Amino acid sequence: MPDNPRRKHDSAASKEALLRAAAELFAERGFEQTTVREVAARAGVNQALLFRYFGSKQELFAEVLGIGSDSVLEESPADLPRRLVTEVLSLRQTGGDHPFAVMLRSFNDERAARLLRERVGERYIAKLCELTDAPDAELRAGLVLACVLGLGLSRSVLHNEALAAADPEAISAHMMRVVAALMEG
Amino acid sequence: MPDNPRRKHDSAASKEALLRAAAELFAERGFEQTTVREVAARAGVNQALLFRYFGSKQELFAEVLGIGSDSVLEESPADLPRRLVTEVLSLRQTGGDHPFAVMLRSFNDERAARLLRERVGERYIAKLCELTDAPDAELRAGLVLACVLGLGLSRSVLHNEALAAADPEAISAHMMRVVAALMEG
DNA sequence: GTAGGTTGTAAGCACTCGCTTACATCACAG
DNA sequence: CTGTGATGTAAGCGAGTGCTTACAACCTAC
Repeated sequence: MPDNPRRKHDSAASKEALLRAAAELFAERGFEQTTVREVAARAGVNQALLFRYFGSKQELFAEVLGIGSDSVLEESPADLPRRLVTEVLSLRQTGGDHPFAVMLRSFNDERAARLLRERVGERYIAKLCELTDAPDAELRAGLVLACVLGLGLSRSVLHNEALAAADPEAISAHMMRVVAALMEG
Repeated sequence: MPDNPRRKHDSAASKEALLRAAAELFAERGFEQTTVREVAARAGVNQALLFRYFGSKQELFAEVLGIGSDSVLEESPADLPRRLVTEVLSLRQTGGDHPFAVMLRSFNDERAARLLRERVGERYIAKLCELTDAPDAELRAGLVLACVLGLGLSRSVLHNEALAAADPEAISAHMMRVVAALMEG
């Protein structure tokens, strides 16, 4: 029996609706500020189902983080810094469910911070390490990621005026020099 | 009558104890994760006094931010970047009440973010602007602050291993090249 | 059809939060 | 000594949190 459009009992559809709603809300407000009631409401689903399918808010967050954070990683390492900056600079207009937005608004919670570090941070750093032969490649890569993180934070969370108003191309040019200084200096 | 050591009714002492406790806790956990009950308990004071003297948790936070954030600003602009980096790198060992730690852990809350942007961010950027004659000085200064912010965040909040383990001198050297790239590029 | 497992729902539990209130205690002016 | 305002305290309010439970509605295998 194929998927009927108006199936009442469809756990897969409910799970996916919850995941989508959670991704959006975690991106908008961060882990802590998002309530399970909001997620369930936006998904159009009873909140008890959230716990049946994901066990806890924490595990739902981990599930959300597992999705989507792979797209950027498939780039070649050489393009990764520019791609990262571009992605971070695109956060303001898109109100969507960008995984970077989830990151930027969620590391206040210690458990969320651990997930972010282990699930996304370490993978980006490993990829960025390929950009240099320096013995302290991991440190340099960590600093690149830190600077990109700071940029996104200042722009999208702290709402720094100068950064929010500036031409993305100009910011990108400045950041490419930062990356060069870190990787080639 | 001079201050007796065991004065029972001393509003000034109570206020100061609350401010000290609040500074420490905001630095350790950030604005949201800190509860007024914790602040009052650490200050050894009834929590109702917190509201009598400061009106709200929000105003207490503003009061804490108003203190201490001036010390670094009195440096000469040329030394400011290095001093900023050094200060951020010192956060790990000191468990204390560093204003930078308050910043790093508190901007998830929108109201706290506004206070941070207006009370401390803008002042640092104004000072950093003096380091370059470029027409986009404010953007460059904002990016410097963003990178330092990202560094502190990756190290102290996200607990990035490579950054936490690295020699502070090495990190500082890398960051000075970042600052140069931003201000002179 | 009907039993039995899956899916959906309403209600509420136990807890924490910022904040308020009603009242006790103290210091000091008269 | 007494009364008055400043200071300190215990108790709790109302709202919100993550999560659980008891039960109804549904689908499917027999």
